[in-house]
Amino acid sequence: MPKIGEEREPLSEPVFLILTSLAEEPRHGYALMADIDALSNGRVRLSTGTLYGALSRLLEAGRIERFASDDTARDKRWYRLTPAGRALLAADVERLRQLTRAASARLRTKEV
Amino acid sequence: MPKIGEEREPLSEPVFLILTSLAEEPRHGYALMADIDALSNGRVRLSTGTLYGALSRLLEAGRIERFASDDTARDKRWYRLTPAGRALLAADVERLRQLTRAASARLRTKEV
DNA sequence: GATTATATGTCGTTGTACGACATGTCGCAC
DNA sequence: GTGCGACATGTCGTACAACGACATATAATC
Repeated sequence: MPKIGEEREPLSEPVFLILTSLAEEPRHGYALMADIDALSNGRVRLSTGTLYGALSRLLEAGRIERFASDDTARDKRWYRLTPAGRALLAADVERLRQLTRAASARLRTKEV
Repeated sequence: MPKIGEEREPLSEPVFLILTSLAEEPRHGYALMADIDALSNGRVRLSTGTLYGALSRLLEAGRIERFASDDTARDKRWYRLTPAGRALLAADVERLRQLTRAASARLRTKEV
């Protein structure tokens, strides 16, 4: 079973947004949902099924990690990016840049 | 069954690249595989399973269409973008731009 | 004390990607 | 004239991620 990003597979949008959210600062699951909603201008609203599934895969792949926080209220589970997770996001940003560059160029060649 | 792009879902990388390839000029299946290989600097090599599956879904969704060509050699099947397909690609480029912008900004905030 | 927001999780369904398999043609070297 | 690699299109089964529905519990607010 290949871990997330191990085979240079493209990141799914949910995973991309989770990493992007955590790139700013550590968050717990529920805060991630709210941040990603805002971050995407309301376009992406993760269901808990998507969120917690992705989080456990990212944990297993070592792209994020849990840590203890002072804020122990309500059994929150805090996650932060690992260096590997940050690198993965950076690599995927580069992939997307190439994709958009190529597509834009070709859309321009035959503008309707 | 929602057609491709109908629900403003993100495009998969294979579909994105197929549309990008066809945005330049009409192609047939085998030529698409070669072009996408080159276009992605060898990173993406579509299997026929992926290619023809995506093509039939794009046809059904009206994002591409088949047409007769002078080049009738070898039972080639030619595809070209419809306006709806071009619009879909343009919309997804915009989505990716937003994504990369947001992620880049957040990666910069806490540069290692 | 009831309702809403916060918080985390599982389960079943559905759809896509992908490799493996299948089939046939064309051109060329030997 | 035949063997081989490139050209060309397709199907089938498997694996896996996304997602909605369901489940549960606590803190705040009214």
